[in-house]
Amino acid sequence: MLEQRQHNPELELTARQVEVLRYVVQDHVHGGRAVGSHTLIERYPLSVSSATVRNELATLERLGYIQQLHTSAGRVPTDKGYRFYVEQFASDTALPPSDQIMIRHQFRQVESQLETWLQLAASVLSEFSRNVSLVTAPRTIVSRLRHFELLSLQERVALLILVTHESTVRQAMLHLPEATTQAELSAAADRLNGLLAGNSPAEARALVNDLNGLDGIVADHVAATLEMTQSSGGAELHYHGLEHALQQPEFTGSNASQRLFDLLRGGALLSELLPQVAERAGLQIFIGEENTSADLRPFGVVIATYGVDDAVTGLLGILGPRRMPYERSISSVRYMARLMSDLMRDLYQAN
Amino acid sequence: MLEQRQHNPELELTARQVEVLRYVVQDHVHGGRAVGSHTLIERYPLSVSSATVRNELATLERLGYIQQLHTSAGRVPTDKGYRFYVEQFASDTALPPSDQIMIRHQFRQVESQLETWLQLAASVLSEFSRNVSLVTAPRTIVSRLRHFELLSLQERVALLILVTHESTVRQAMLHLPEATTQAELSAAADRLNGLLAGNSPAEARALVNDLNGLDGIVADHVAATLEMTQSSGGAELHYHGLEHALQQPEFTGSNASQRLFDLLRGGALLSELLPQVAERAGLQIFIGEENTSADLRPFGVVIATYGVDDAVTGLLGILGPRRMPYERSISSVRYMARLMSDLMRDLYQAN
DNA sequence: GTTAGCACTCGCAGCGAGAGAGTGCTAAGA
DNA sequence: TCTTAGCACTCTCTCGCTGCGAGTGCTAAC
Repeated sequence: MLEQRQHNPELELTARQVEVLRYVVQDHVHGGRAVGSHTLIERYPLSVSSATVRNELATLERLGYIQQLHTSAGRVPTDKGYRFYVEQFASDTALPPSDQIMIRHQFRQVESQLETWLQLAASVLSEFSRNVSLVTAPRTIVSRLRHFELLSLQERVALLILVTHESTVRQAMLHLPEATTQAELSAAADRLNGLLAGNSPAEARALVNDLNGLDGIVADHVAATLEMTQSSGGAELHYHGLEHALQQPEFTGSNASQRLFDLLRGGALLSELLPQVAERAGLQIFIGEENTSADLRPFGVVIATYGVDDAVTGLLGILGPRRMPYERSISSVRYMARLMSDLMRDLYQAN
Repeated sequence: MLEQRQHNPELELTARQVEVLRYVVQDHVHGGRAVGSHTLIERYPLSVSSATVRNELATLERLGYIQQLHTSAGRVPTDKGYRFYVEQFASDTALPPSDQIMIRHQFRQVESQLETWLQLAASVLSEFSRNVSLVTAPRTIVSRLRHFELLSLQERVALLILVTHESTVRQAMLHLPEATTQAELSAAADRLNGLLAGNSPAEARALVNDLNGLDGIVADHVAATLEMTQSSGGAELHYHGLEHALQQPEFTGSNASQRLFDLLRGGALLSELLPQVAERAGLQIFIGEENTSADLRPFGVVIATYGVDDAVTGLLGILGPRRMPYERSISSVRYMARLMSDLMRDLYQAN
């Protein structure tokens, strides 16, 4: 992307060409249709004639920023055109303070719980961008046991509640070979909490594999539940706002919407894009052909990492057609990533 | 529905008419197109000519079981036709044993956790019916506290973990006005567990409103969290398999798919259908105009309650176009409701 | 009661014409 | 040299038309 450009494109464009390109992108993003010289001088403060604009359009097309889909149709931005727009006009804008306040207010209204936050973040992002939002739960390097608790449900069934150092709470049902009282369960929990606290699943397994009886069974389940917490933590992709995307004219063909579905349900996103994005921090933008995965080529993606240092990282972003309100998308993704990082810091600080 | 019928429709139909109607429904559900006399004698074991079938079709249309959308197009079942089909051929069929085994196996593979079960149930139902599945979490009459636990996260932040009698686990963050040690937290938890265990949110509030200091803060949060558990328990509607529904020709027009979205996101379903269904136990079927809510008229719904007696009830079902594989839908909904009831019984038995 | 034959109806795909939007080019004006 | 008006040209999109095919109801014969 950035690296591949040979020279600063501003140098090859006059101020007026930049202006025209800007309007072409804005109008096309807004209206969804190819935009012509006449439309441009009508809707935007260009103090030249349509013929002059036509000349500029021809130049911009020669330079690869815009494109005619058919002879005698208007122009549409190319990936290069979008990229230029993003870097010139969209990369530094911040979300309006009023929106920031509204979002913070919404987060204050809900319970302080990871799952709720993730859902709210997804909802806000899709609402702001009018596209599909993507959010993954923060992945921690390794889950360590903080504390667990056993509650007797029936004579031979107990509930295991387990809390990790990252304050993730997890529950599991425990079937016991013989009748066991709450007192016995509590005693076992007391013994094992001292032994296991602070350990990873692997370490826990190593510590307890010579235990037997009740302690053995409990320890086994604790380790298993801890493992489960770790494996499912960051692998899941939440998405939200599919209805917005399907309203876009790009997705009216049932074929395109099917491909979007496949993408969201464990296609190229999870296996290719997300690992690639997670590698380096900060906000990243992939427009059309810039995507390494072929399945993602028809789309535009604005995505960012969030979390605390390197220990806890998740992803959140927006997926839509190439024709996407990048300005708004970028500012909302950036703001939300900062907000979620703050929340994670509070949540995980007690490590 | 059932009550509105004046006399047994079997009496007004000959055996051959019933047979023809059956094939019309099956063919239309399978292929999605209007079905004519020629198609019927070609594809199904009818040992009469197309002219005879035409006569029967005309009779069936006169009686209101089928309908021609345009002159000289084939016939399509009416709501009455579907209703007849459902009651004659679809209401008693059981899911094939192989499918039952497969489903049970899937449930054995996952963790014993309410949320996981709900998700799996939704996934299975949508897979079997190739339509949207609907699942609500079981609603309990009232949440009672079983036990809670306090863990110190930071000097002035604690994690509250709360378990209800129904084994629902809930967590909340607790901000404290002054630095508090784990020992102090544990002591408070010990004191209050004895006092509050077995109580509903309202009772808990009554018991603790004269407490102050640490105990007051903790008790307050316990009651609030308990309330939250109760209110959000059954209100949420999970759905799954939207992609299947959108593949149906009925939903290719973007308008129809938009209405489906609106329905699923807090439209008529939650406010009208679900309360109505929840009133009486067992499996219920609503076909097209049988739906009391106008927004639901274009759809067919197969839905059942599950749970333990009256104390714990949830809903699960299938939503799709009127043209729906009722046989398969009904058998899978019925089976899944039984399975989920069994699971709930295990989970809540310890009341 | 069943069936073959037939005239009739109507949706739908395919086709061509016309409108409209937009272009590039040319030549004149600033 | 840059800008602009004019103009011929291109190509898509939307109609309306038409012929085909699927399907029907009716009638008369079996």
